[in-house]
Amino acid sequence: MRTQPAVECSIQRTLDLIGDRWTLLILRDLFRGVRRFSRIQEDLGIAKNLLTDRLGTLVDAGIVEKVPYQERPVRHEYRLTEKGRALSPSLLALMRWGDRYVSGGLAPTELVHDECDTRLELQPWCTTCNVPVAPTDISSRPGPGRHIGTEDTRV
Amino acid sequence: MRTQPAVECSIQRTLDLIGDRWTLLILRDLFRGVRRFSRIQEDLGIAKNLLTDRLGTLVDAGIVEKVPYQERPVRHEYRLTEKGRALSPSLLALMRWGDRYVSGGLAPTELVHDECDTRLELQPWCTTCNVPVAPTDISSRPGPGRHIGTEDTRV
DNA sequence: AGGAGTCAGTTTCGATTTTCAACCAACCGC
DNA sequence: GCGGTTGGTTGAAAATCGAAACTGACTCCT
Repeated sequence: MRTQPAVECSIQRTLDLIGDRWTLLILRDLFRGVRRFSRIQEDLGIAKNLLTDRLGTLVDAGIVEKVPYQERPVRHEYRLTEKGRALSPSLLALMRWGDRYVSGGLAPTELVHDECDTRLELQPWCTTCNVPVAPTDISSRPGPGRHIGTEDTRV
Repeated sequence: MRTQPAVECSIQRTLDLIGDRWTLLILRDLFRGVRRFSRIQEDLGIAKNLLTDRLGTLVDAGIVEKVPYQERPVRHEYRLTEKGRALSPSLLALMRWGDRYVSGGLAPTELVHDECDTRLELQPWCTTCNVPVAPTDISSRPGPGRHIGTEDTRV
């Protein structure tokens, strides 16, 4: 995995952890309830050694835990921890984008607002102004940490 | 890139397009206002041939467009299209997760609302009612597409 | 006009990763 | 004992990546 000296950005840190070609798909399967090694392997078509490796990384990172679901023979399944479940907005956001821009508007599964029964979007939301914020009204700036660059950061 | 017969899932389709080790970081740079080939290259430390390749893929996919910012010599920069800008919730979600679970609650870089200069959160948003929706007011249902699996999909 | 510099790449080639297939071990049911 | 399932490991071939050298169009400087 890439190593960068003192990475300043949470996106980069996140992607260093789960941003390879398979990991987010593995997590998607876990969200969908596909939790066993062999089921994930056949569902994704991933090579077994890679699946072993990726699951190990996820377990080490505390995103997934390996829990026995039977004794004799001991068999394990992989379950999302709270940390892993917290990735659901990320996966949802990727799904919604794919629904709209790659799958041609078709949504295999959708989340709906109870009251009006229409589909939900994920929106950046300003808790101060209490309004949704368009990408063009977003800037990035250094947080409590150090500053990175000084150029125009508007989209 | 991986090819699967008739992929049913928008997450997979999305990741097939932008789910490699560099593309989301390139997009992050574009969101941050780093738009020139050489600036992206030095910022990420990506090999130039790979950057050429990834930017080409993004342009082909209509996520990014190559626009000249000067003549003589012709120089281009890469700008997000509307399709590309629509990925902001995904990147924001990944960033917020990283802030909390990888960066130890600290946000090295934060996205702020231009108008009021405060940090943004991601909220499920109902476009019909025009309100943010709490998790308790959300249901899921199969969309217009086909169903994928029938097992327990609870986390 | 000559020389140095910048930007955006392309080419080359060795190193790393991924894939594919075979093998393995523990256990089960028959 | 025999075949089957689960959850892996091992090793070789193929694909991908990374670092550095090179290119070409054009600047600016003198």
